[in-house]
Amino acid sequence: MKPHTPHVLDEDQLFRMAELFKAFADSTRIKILYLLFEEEHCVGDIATDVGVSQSAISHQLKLLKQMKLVGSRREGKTIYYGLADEHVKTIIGMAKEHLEE
Amino acid sequence: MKPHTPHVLDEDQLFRMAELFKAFADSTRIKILYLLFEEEHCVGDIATDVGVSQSAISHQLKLLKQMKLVGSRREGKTIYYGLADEHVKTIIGMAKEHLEE
DNA sequence: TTATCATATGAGCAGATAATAAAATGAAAG
DNA sequence: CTTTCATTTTATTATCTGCTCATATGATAA
Repeated sequence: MKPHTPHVLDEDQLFRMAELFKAFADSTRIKILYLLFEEEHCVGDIATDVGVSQSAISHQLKLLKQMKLVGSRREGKTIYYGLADEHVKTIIGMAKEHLEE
Repeated sequence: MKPHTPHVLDEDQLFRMAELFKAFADSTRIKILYLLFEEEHCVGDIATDVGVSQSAISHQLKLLKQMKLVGSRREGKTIYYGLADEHVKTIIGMAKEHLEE
């Protein structure tokens, strides 16, 4: 018989989970992630496509990088960002399904 | 050839997606959802298990209900809340996987 | 009815968060 | 080295969020 986990909350894990979701819980960041679905983009282009200042994008990219959701690669002066994890796609996919009901 | 969706962001959909993720982006709410994984709980018990005031829980439940993530059922004086959707489990499951890497 | 229990609501406050502007890196070209 | 371009960082500001407290509602019991 599989032991049934009782009503004990793993505070730490749930906290980190909430932190992870915070990364997705903002229009600007979701737009960034969505853009990176297809391919790498440099900061300037992301700013243009998303429609907010380049500085703001840089702030958000830093956050997304800390969360290990995006990664970067330098090529001369420009820095390209891309998704760091396949889970990003799955998580967003689930949300999409929920909304489409 | 499948037409390739270009860099056009569906502002509205992405906004609603961010809104949905906001529901998961808080320790208290994640704890509530996690509790409801197993079975229905009444407000008072949730407050005790999560460890915050009944009022705070009630506020958060209202939000979760608006997002259609939980549902409620009255039985006498007490009101039982439960998950409204299987997607909740899937979404949280994905987050768990991401964190466990 | 009144009293009591369970939950919900509204106002206000403290802390968190995102955008902005301005200054600071860091890499490459001249 | 100096200039330029792309990005990052710091500081500031305005907005948003979650909690508390007080009060209200709703259902049952006495």
